[in-house]
Amino acid sequence: MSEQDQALPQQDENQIIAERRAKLKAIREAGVAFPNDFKREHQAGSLIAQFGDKSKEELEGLNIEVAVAGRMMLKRVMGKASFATVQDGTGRIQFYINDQGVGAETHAAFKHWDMGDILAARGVLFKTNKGELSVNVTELRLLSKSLRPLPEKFHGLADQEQKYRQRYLDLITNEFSRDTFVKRSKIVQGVREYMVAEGYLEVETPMMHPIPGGATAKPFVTHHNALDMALYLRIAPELYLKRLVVGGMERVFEINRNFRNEGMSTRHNPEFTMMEFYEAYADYQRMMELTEGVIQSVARAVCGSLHIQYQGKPVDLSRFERLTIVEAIKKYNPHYSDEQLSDRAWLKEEIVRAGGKPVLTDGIGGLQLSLFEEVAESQLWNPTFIVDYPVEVSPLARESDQHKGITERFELFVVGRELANGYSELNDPEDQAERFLSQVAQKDAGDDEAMHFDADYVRALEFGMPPTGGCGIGIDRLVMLLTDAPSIRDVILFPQMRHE
RNA sequence: GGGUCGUUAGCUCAGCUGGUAGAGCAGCGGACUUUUAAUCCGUUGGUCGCAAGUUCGAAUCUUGCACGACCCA
Repeated sequence: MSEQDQALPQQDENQIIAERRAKLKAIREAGVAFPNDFKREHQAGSLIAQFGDKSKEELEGLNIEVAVAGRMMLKRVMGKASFATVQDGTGRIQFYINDQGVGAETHAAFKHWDMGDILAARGVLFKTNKGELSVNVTELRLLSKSLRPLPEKFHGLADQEQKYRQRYLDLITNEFSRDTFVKRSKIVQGVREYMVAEGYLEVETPMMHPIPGGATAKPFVTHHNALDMALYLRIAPELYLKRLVVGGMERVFEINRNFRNEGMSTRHNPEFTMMEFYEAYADYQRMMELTEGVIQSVARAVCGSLHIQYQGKPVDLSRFERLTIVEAIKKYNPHYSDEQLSDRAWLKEEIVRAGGKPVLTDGIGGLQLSLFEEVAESQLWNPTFIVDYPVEVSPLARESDQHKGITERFELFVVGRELANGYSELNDPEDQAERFLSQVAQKDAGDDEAMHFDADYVRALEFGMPPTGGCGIGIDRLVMLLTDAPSIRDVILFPQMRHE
């Protein structure tokens, strides 16, 4: 830590915080202010699951002693009796506090404790007259004083910016947000289990690359002092994972972060999570089957169904359609003729008419792809594999044996967004070297997203890579789909933000 | 990068065609022994995002900047 960092930053103080600091000072003077000797034995969620249905009389007969702890979210002081609603990692449970249970002194102290304080209680489970499972507290402790007031108890935290910047407040106050991140964890776990069951090995490859590769994107650059060399935060793990296939790891996957130095939006965060997987002796057809299988598997596990809602509209994950780029264009634009869609000049004009940027390339496939992006992509609501991508935009994919200029590649679209991208891998080292050279030419021509020539990767291919299929699935976007989140920032715990 | 909207008490929000700031929650004091966003009475709390301009006077009008949300690229 530098000297500068050690100085306490200016904190916003106000009357409420000052009053709470005074309370904390009094607690310090009375003894240990932040005790850690309380042994919690029960959690709210399981107590409610276990005893929530029991009647008042049944509970009296059972006489269940519990030790619970959590953050005080609601407080109702009624003179000789008080109630506190306490939230732990599993749910909420109510404390009933009176002089007989905890003694007049502790009860009086409790009346000055604040919302947000971390409390612990021992006591006996009972049901109130209104039927709420509660703890009749016999021992009550303040474990952590909260100095800052929580967001308003009813409306919670409404400010989107504060939700993202102070995610802990969002998690404390917003059950929906907590649920989203629990689901995210389950989705990642489900994906991992599915791949392992398919015989895949999970690996970790470098996040810092001497040559950025595996995708067309702008990288973040950093510097290694001891080696005095530039390093790039990876834009994709692809080239390393395929080196592993060369090395004989025939089914590998990695779930990890990629970094792309591009604009931010509701669909883009500078760092995002992808799963990439590679399988020897497989092709893009097999990759589509796996992609469909893993998405359906986690959807069943997390949503309980393949028929889900996204932003108020139904999505049917039970069937994944397959269309070529031209088929997809025609499906949503039946007025286009085959002649028009194979006419370079007409395509160029139509792309601009549809709102796209003018396209410089003369490749028919590239022009069709640009038109597809303008007039079809956003309409692909139910899962759809788009196949037959032109070779000029697929520098790592294997060219089709039947159709020159077309690669054995697919992208998966759901709710109008790209969710996955896969192909039969290019394993011809001489073809790969030529593709890299073509990329370098594009880079020299000013395209700063074009790829570098990765000589070690070509060398690896020269040792011989088996025919291989590969695919990447955007985990953040998958989580968005399955948690009904409108923005990628809603599924990333700490999304990237500007300086406050 | 462009457009639209927003930024007022710790939080959620009012505040009209300019006249110097308001509610609810939270806090503080009081009443209340099964409450449920507890209720009731009293009360503290503000550089109205920042800066400049117009004006006798700006939360309010104008411009710029910062940050955010949404849409478009």
